[in-house]
Amino acid sequence: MRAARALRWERRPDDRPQELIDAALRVFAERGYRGTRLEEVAEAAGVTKGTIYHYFDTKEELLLGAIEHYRALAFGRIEEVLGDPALSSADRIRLVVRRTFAGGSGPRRDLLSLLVLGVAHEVPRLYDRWIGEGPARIWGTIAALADEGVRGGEFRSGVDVEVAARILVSGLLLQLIWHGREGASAAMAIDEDRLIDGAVESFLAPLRRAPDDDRPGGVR
Amino acid sequence: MRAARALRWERRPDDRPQELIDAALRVFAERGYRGTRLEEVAEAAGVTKGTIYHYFDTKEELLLGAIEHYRALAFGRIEEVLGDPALSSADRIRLVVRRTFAGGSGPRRDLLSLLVLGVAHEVPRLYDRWIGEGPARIWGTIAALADEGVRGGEFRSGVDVEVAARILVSGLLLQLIWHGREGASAAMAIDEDRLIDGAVESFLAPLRRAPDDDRPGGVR
Amino acid sequence: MRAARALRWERRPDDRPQELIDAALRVFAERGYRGTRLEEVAEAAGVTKGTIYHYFDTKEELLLGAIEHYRALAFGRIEEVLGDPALSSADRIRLVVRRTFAGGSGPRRDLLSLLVLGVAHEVPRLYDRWIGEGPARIWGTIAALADEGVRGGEFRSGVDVEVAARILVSGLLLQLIWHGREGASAAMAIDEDRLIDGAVESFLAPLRRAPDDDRPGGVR
Amino acid sequence: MRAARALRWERRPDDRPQELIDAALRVFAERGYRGTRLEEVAEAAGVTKGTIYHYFDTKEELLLGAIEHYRALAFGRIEEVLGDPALSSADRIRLVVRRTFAGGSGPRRDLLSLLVLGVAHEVPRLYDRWIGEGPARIWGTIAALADEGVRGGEFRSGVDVEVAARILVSGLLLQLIWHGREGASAAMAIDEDRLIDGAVESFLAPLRRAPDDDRPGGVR
DNA sequence: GATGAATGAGGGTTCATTCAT
DNA sequence: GATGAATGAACCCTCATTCAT
Repeated sequence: MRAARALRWERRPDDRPQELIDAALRVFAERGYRGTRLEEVAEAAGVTKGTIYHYFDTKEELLLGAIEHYRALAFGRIEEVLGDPALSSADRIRLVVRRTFAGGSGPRRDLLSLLVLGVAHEVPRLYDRWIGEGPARIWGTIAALADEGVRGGEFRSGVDVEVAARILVSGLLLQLIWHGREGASAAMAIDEDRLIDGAVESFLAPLRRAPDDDRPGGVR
Repeated sequence: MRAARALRWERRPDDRPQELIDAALRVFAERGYRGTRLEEVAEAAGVTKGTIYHYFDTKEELLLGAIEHYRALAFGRIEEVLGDPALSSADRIRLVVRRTFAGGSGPRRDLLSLLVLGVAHEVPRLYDRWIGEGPARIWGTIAALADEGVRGGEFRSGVDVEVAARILVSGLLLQLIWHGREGASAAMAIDEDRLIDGAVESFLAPLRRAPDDDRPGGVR
Repeated sequence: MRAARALRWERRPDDRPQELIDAALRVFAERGYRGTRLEEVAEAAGVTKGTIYHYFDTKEELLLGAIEHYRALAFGRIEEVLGDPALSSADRIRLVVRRTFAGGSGPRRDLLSLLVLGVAHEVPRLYDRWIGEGPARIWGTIAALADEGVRGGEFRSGVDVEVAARILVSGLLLQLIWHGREGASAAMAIDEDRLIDGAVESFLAPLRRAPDDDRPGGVR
Repeated sequence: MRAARALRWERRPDDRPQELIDAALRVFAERGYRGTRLEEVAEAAGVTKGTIYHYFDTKEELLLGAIEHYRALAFGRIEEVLGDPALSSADRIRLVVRRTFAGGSGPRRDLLSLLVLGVAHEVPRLYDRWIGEGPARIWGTIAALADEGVRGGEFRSGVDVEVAARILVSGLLLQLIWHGREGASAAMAIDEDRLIDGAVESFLAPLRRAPDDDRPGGVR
């Protein structure tokens, strides 16, 4: 009978939590947290309502699990960039921004971000933590890279890189969230690559030394 | 008891809608749209549940009324800046940004913005419209001012002002939303004025001509 | 002061109750008792909600007033028929039925009847009283006329006139209620005059003596 | 407490819909549709409010389900009568009427009819359909049987059987609805069997040929 | 007398959560 | 483990009724 059972399930129960997280993220992203019934998540995962409660205590835990799981994918994988000695600071910054914001595979980053923003009131700890571990780490990294560049003479000083990095990251995040809105007027549309590249270059521009500026370390 | 009764029938019909909007905004901002019971709004306004329905057909209409009412306050009052001939483009941009983001009176802009972001799924028309009439108009204005500066020789060209303006406005908006979070780590805190001024200056920096840049296409 | 009053109001307040009753009956008949808001009645009467409470204590009282007022119109005006010595019993019965059911002016009888049937559970005293003072009096009258005819030799005996009269009146009432239904299939439609006349003749037929039956008082 | 719990989870899923329909019909019949709270139905069925929504989308659907279910019982089971060749047309008509109106088991027909009449305004499609599939089919059947009898020489012609059948069915229906009213005066009371039998005989009387009428197919 | 703002009980409906099977 | 029937708290909305103006 155990053999029969094993045969009966193609989908191994070991994968259930992950499948549930995937389904939850998909449905939450599309309809919002409050707007999603657990039954819809279950259906999307091919199970029934009760099954979710084998793996997650509450709807909120399911959300936490889902967001936590994807935060790493969305905002991780940056460290390797930092160690490569062949790259200039500017290139590293470009890479960090691209890796973070240029659409890759996986669940849509914009919808996830909007999802998290939407639960600020209902699940504040998720909200706070996500900001701290996500966007804040990115802008912290970028600010650090810029500082490095300044100290190494690649960049001029005199720019508030902390602020500039925050604006860069927050601005891109929100722009990408708003990017795909169907309801938005056509006039609001803008090419995504132009947005990302333009934003980085605007960030780098004031840091760049003037062509004849060879005195290290600062403004004249 | 007569006093209690007298209170019960204290009517300020002329102000009621506005009072309800104020109360609604306050409670919505604090607890989120879905997390707010109409009864709480009523209580905050000093009336009972049913009274709300004299002035608003549904909870959603109340939200719409509230947001619409304050959108003007939050994003309006810019036009007057634009016409003043004594101001340079840079100054005008600084003024627009300050007027929009520097905290004034009225309900807290950050909470309102977060409120709107939070109802993206449940009241999309509000969400879309708010973006279009609010932030998008601001960044459109800023981009136009920058263009003017370029054409007038005050700014150098070569910067994607459209993108830069979007990042500036979105970035500031989101930073200010995140600014006051109690849960946020102290490390995330940053002075609000530094944020606003730093952001504008970062926006203006690459537009500024180098001091010795007398090559054609600009002021001396 | 009474003169002043009379001058000030074109519509004399003395007529208000009647106007309200008219409006109430109209709206109640159309939308049902529970389905009608007092505000709709007020609007139909050209006044506002509060005014109704000057004349009627509750919604139910308004209904009672309205129904009572029209019951007389709908089921009264029969007595005069009874006294005319020139008429045969059959003719009197025909007249009673026609006066009761053949559409005249005034509010639609079918809708009123349906209205009363619909409030059987909510206002049972109205329901019971209406039956007793309305339909029951009609069938009682008809049964009495038939009895008279039997006693006078115009009709043969052997028919349960009490039952037949009840069926005649109830049947016509319900048929007329169902008559005008829009939703009803076309097949269900039937001419109203045919209905009324046919019903009376069916009632009279078994009472009629056979042409050669000159023995007084009954069947052979 | 374990017993209480056990009861709470006593599941008879297969019977639930039927139990709910039974309970609904009982309570609706007693208190009317609008006058019944879903909670009362739930209580009558031994479940809680929410359970109803597993089986019925809305209160209206519950009513529809309940009425539809019993319409067959109340107005069906006629066809078998029609095929019996041993019966005269008169006997068939008697049988149809008795089967339809003579009280059997099951929920009280009179209350159900009154219930349907009461929702004419709120659930018109139920009302229309019930008439068409219920009473109208009965009077159609009776009229057809009478026609058959005329064609077969059992009955004389010259009677508007369509009208007579309508009056018979509608009259009996309404009389039975009114029959059991507690509020009704004692004078209004009448024996139910006398009512039914008397009504059928009154219907048949004018159809019967006179004893000396041996000319087939018509009035003299 | 007339108004209509305000009340507040009431009820339909939703849905996260539980747990017997 | 999986199911889904059952629970019950929660909440939006309606509307008869009240009464200060």
